[in-house]
Amino acid sequence: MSLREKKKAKKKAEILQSALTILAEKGYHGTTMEDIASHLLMTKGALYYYFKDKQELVYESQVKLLNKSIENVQNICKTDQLPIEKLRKMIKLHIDYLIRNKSSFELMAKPHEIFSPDQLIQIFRLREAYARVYDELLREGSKAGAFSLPNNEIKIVRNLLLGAMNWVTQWHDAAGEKNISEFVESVTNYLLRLVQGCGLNDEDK
Amino acid sequence: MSLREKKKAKKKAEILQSALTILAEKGYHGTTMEDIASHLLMTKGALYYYFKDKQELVYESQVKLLNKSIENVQNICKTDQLPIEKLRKMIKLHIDYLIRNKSSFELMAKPHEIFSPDQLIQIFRLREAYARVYDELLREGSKAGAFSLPNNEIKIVRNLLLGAMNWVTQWHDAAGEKNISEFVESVTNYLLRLVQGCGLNDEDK
Amino acid sequence: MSLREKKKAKKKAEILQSALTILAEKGYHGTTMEDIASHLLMTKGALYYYFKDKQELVYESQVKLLNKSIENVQNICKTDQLPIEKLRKMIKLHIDYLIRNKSSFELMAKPHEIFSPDQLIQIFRLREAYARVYDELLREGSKAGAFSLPNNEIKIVRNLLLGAMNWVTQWHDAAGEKNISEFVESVTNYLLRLVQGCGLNDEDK
Amino acid sequence: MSLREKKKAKKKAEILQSALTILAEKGYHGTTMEDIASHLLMTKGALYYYFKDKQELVYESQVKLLNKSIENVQNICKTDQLPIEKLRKMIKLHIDYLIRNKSSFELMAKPHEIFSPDQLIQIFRLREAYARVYDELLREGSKAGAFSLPNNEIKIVRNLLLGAMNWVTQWHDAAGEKNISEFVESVTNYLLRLVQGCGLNDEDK
DNA sequence: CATGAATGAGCCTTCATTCAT
DNA sequence: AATGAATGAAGGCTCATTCAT
Repeated sequence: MSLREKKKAKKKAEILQSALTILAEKGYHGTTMEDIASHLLMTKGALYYYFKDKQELVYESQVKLLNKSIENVQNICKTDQLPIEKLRKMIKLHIDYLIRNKSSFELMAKPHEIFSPDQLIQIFRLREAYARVYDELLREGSKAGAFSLPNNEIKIVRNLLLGAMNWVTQWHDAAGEKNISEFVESVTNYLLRLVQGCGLNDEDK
Repeated sequence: MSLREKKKAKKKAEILQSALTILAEKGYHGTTMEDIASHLLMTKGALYYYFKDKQELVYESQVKLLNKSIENVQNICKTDQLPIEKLRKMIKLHIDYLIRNKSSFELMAKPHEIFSPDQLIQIFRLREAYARVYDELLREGSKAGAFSLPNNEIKIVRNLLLGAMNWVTQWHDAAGEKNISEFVESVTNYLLRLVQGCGLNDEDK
Repeated sequence: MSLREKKKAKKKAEILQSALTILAEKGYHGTTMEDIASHLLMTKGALYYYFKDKQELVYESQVKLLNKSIENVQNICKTDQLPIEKLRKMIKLHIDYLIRNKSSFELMAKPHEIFSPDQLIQIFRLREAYARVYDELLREGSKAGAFSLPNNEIKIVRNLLLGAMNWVTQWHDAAGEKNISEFVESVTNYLLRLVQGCGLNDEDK
Repeated sequence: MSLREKKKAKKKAEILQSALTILAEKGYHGTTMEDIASHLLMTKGALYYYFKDKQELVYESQVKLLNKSIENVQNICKTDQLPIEKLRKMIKLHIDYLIRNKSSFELMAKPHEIFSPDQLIQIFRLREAYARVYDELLREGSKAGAFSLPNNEIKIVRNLLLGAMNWVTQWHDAAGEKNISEFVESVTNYLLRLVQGCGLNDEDK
């Protein structure tokens, strides 16, 4: 890649990062191109040099976030640790990443009105890929006896986990935590309870 | 209340209900007055007979949702049951209510840009009230040994619970569940794990 | 049609008429919604109450012009006169109509960039219908010996006629003619020469 | 002229040629600098090395077209032929030139909004010059008995001729003619009728 | 009470133009 | 001489809001 192209790619990345933050705060319709531009000390028009339109900019910002997230969890999964430790790390990283980047994972309510069919397919593919990493870990962990989850309920637990994690960005700053890592640590510990059976659930049904 | 006023109140309630559904789907900025009106077979202008402006309409719809939710959980708390049973019922009701009404609890990303300061205060007051019911139950339950939560972490658990519950509306329909109550039952069981210690967490740190 | 609807239809017609004039002067891209609106002492936004978008407004204005023109020529053709007299009247009317309405018949260079495929089909259908009236008259007249045109060249003559007539709006006002009817009369007489053989063409080729 | 200047002039000519084609197709407002540049595999910015602004580029392209056209007709007029033959050749050349270069003679609807006053004067002067060649030929030919046109109607006939000729580019390709020269030949023959009296017009008025 | 009609602010997007390199 | 990058002024369009009827 030439120097020019590298520079351009870097600028695009900057824009996407900034967009991610603002989108997390205001949502798709609440975010204007002006918002994104002025945050970067550019003019609205300049954005159109890098992205075809708002839709594409937002789409790429989501793809970036998802890709980074997938990479994050896959890296952890590849390591040699107990399932419970892997999960702990994955949860920590997920929350930590969202908080530090002030981003918001799949916060766009019903993306059908925003993205084109092609984009939608791609987005869902990535969301799926991300979720699958969790699912596999949960399945393996269950088989190994580390977690106590019947196979047919793994998706439920995974979704509860994701929901709770994604929501964290909504209330974290309000809590005015002194220390992010302590906070994340504590949150993680509780979330791990979701996968750990305690003999208590067995009597249900 | 005169007949006329009753009629008006009833119509307002209808509008708010409809608005809740649409807002849950499209968010504040994505929802137009036209959307709300046409859904009720009215014209845009007519809405302004019942509500001063969009802000007020949305505000009242949120207040309604919150009030109803508070009422719901308080009714449960007043009953004479084990803490764990109360919590189970509260969770079930929360999820069930959101799914059945296709509503969305505090889904508006960062309400600061939407509501007026006064409204904001009121909304937060109500959210607080709702949360407090959970907090108190968790505190009592902990004291009674039903839950295993240190006092300073009750808010964290409560927020995780709310996050996971609020998120359910985002993935429920995709799952294509046959049976709502079964689904909710299953979800609830897992969420209860959040408050139940298993001896496992003690060794952390 | 209710009074309301009649009023609305009338307003639409007014807008279309105005649009026709401005479009004839500035072309599609040179005409702004603001231009059209201010000419009618409205605001831009109001136009969108009557027409979905600029494309539709312009499309409908063209359809109106074409329909009116077709009606005009068909009425003349139905009468009982010599072909040459019919043609004379058709030419006169065409020019007169364009001049008086300051409209412009198919002035949009290459409409493919402007209209949607469906609209394009419709526009072409109407242009065709208009041209066919001329073609039929020319054919009949030729058969009857009034004109001297081989069948395979009727379309050429028709197109030359239309071209010369459509162009009239471009130079008429510059001439500062005192009297429109005299002017049209004179123009018509010359155009009729196009269909009249003089024995001179026979020796060609 | 230095080598450098020659090179520049050549490039300018290329640009103007390309611009003429695109302008003929899309009109002034419909043509972007980008359109012109990309057609020549340049970047937008480069055009500004050769032309001050879009206005100037378009102005010069028109001047070029007009000058070339004037030259064309003057060359023909200088020859020693019968007026009717001269006219035939002029018409042929006009049409042929427009078709082959995909250019469009004064197709810009009302140039007043496009050019500066100075440019406008110049453009009109050239149009005038072009028209005058026709006018003089028609006048001479009438005097010589070759055409049958009263002096005060020469301009009308000339304008009708120009209109019909300029319009040809609009319908030529649609006809899908096999052979341009045959087509032009045929068109020319009919146009010549415009100047040829047949005894028929005399009785008018 | 409700509607049709209109307004005006704001947003997305395009494009002529500029300028440092 | 040419390019990449940026600017800013429109222009198309939406939508909350108003108001006469």
